[in-house]
Amino acid sequence: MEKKPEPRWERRKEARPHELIAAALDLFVEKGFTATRLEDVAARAGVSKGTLYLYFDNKEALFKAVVQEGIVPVIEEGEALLQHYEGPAAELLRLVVHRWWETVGASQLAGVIKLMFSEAQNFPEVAQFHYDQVVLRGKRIFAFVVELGIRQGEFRELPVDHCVRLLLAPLLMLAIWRYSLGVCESEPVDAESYLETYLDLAVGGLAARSGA
Amino acid sequence: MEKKPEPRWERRKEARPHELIAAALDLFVEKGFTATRLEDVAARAGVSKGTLYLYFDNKEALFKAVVQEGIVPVIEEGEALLQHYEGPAAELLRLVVHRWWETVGASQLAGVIKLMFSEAQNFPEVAQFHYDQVVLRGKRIFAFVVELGIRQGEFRELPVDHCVRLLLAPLLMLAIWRYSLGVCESEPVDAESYLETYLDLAVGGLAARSGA
Amino acid sequence: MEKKPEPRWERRKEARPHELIAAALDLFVEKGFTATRLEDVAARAGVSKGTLYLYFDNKEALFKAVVQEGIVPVIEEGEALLQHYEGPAAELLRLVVHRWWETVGASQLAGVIKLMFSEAQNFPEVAQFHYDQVVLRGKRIFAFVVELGIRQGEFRELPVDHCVRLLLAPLLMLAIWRYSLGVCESEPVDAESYLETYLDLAVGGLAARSGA
Amino acid sequence: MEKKPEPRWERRKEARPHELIAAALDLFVEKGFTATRLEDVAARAGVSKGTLYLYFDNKEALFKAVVQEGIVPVIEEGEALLQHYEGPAAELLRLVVHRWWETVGASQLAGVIKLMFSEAQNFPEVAQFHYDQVVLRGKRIFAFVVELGIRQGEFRELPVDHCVRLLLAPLLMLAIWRYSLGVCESEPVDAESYLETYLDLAVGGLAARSGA
DNA sequence: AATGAATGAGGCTTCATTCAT
DNA sequence: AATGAATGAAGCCTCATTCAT
Repeated sequence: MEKKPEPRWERRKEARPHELIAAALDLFVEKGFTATRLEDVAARAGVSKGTLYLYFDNKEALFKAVVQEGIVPVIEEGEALLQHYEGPAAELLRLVVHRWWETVGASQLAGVIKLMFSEAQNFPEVAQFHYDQVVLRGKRIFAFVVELGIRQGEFRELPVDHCVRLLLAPLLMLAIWRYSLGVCESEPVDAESYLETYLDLAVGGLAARSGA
Repeated sequence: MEKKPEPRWERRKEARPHELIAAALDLFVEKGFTATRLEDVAARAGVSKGTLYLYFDNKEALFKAVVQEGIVPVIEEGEALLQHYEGPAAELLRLVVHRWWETVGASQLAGVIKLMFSEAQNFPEVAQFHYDQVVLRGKRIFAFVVELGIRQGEFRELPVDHCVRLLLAPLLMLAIWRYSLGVCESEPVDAESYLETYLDLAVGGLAARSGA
Repeated sequence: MEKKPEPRWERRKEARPHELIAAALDLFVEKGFTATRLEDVAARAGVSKGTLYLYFDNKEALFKAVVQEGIVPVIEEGEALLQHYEGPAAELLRLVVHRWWETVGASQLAGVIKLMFSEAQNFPEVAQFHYDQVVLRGKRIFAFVVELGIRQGEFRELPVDHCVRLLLAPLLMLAIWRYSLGVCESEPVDAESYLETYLDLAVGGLAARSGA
Repeated sequence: MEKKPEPRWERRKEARPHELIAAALDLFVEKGFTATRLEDVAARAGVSKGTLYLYFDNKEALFKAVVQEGIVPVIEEGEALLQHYEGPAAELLRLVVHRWWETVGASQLAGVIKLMFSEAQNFPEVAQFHYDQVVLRGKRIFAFVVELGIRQGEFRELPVDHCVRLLLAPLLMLAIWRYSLGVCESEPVDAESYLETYLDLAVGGLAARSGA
């Protein structure tokens, strides 16, 4: 019969930062940066207020860490898809979109995107970082697809930059929606079928008319 | 020895609330609700902090007023377009989109939309109000167009709700973008040509294939 | 029968800063800068915490104000004494010392001096300011007296800077003592007789020996 | 396969407290008690924060230890000087002053004195202890000298307590100065010549006038 | 004996709100 | 109607202290 006095805390030096970042992301996305209390972040990560400061200098540093953490390898995967691809651009688009959904849209990165949309003007440098690392590279991937389609005669010759934005918009919306006005809807959008219709419309819209 | 009556303010009185709302909208959109100081709102409206409380009970009431103000007649105009319309759905879509741009996208309502995206989770009731008054009605307008097109055989039979979301996404993005990650880009998107490409793609995507 | 509802506060825009500075001086002198809580300063000045920030940017600004306030005209009076003086240096010394006691030693400036002795290393720029405005000018006054005495043959030719420091030391000690180790003594030093003995010793020490 | 016993720390153990006290003294003198962080004390002593608590119950205990450590044998030496002394009081004064400089003024005890001047009001009991052990005994030594001089007809009959304070003031100032406003001066006071002038003035001031 | 991760009370500072003028 | 001085709750952050390792 021994007492296990239930230690008040345990050491988690490596795990802590990630746990804190995850907690912070949740709350930043939900409430915004300013409206999020560090005490709540700490509580959600299961630590006390002070512990947070062992790993991050201040609230802004935590914010930056959240944004940086949310990027790491994702985009590279997308870029890898393009290497060596051969086949119709429409098919590549399908591949890219599904990959996007799996790695970004359905992941925590969606939260980071929502967060950046809300806070870009409050943190211009962080926004620029996110823009360069995520938005720009994402745009390049879609530009590659559009240009491939045009080159191969599948797609019409349309202004590429606009097409890219038009292709991205429904995806970004899907990602952001559930953290914002999506809360007003009783059930979430079904991503699966939404993306099917998206691809259908997009390919139809881009396609070179056979009869024309 | 008489004091000049100093007609310094004469007018005002019922202009005040609107000026305060306009100032608040600017700052709420830029910084978010929590990060906006009422003192700054008052200063931007050219009054003192205390004056604000003559017109609004508190910060949240001001927020609600901002959201409500941004709605009033806009949607009705859109709905009016649909009445008595006869002609191709594609043409109606073009009408609606240009009207949307003029009354919403290019107006201060765009800011309200950005604001609601950011703050929806912090103000569920306000979000619901905005959703009902703006989003739902906006969706209905676009649903009307899509259904008209289907009915008239111009458009394919696609899931209407998804089509509506897909049609709205590029418009909402256009509205939101300049208040968020658009700050990272040296020059703003050219709405005119963006919308042209949008209509081109959308109609192309929706269109019933002649050959099919 | 009317109720006078005992107003929660009244406006004191001009008086406030001085009251706050006086309160801060008391506490800074007693406890030191860091150990003094702004809430206590505010309470002693009869206001709330927030009011302090209407007049001072932060704790350090309050500290600087305390030091600056404690200087204003005092030294100038001392310097004025020297103008047009004619007579024995010993007599001038007596004048200066009594003046010093009245304007500095017995006033709140004594507290500022104690404060600077404690905090000089924490606030080098403020210390430098105090040094330039108070210490240096004080030293110059005493140097004037010593040099006058030497010039007139009353005093021996001793190193002036050392004499000045030696003359100042008992005065500064008197000023500081009551805010520091003086608290360990049941009754305060009697400044009057202390200064008499001081002058007696000082003049005796400086005097050119008649017989020598 | 054996682990090398790694004799990294071997000694220490009873050296630790002294190192910690020395580190604490430095920082307490420089920044004051409240503004000194125990983590910095530990770092300066080359140990970790936790180690400090193996030797001292808390911050205040460390403070007390600093004050006590700074006293031990010093005063006794001074008192020993007086035993069996025969000769002129002026000469004894010179002896005492030089001894004081060597054992107190030039040593770390000077820092303790500065510290007590700053913190006396925050730690009345510690101040009382210091007062009893250092100030009072120091005063007694100087009182002995003055009284000896009077008894032997070398010195005038002046109020002894005042004389003692006046004799101590330049010495205490010398000790304190370099930790406070001395930082504003480009070069430190030359103690050697300062004390020569001090003795010169003091003896001259105390001396019974031959001609009188 | 030593470490340093973890804690949480407490201080500085901000700002929504009130109210005397 | 308008002002802005005053308030005080609340959030960020520090640091003395504890304790698992």
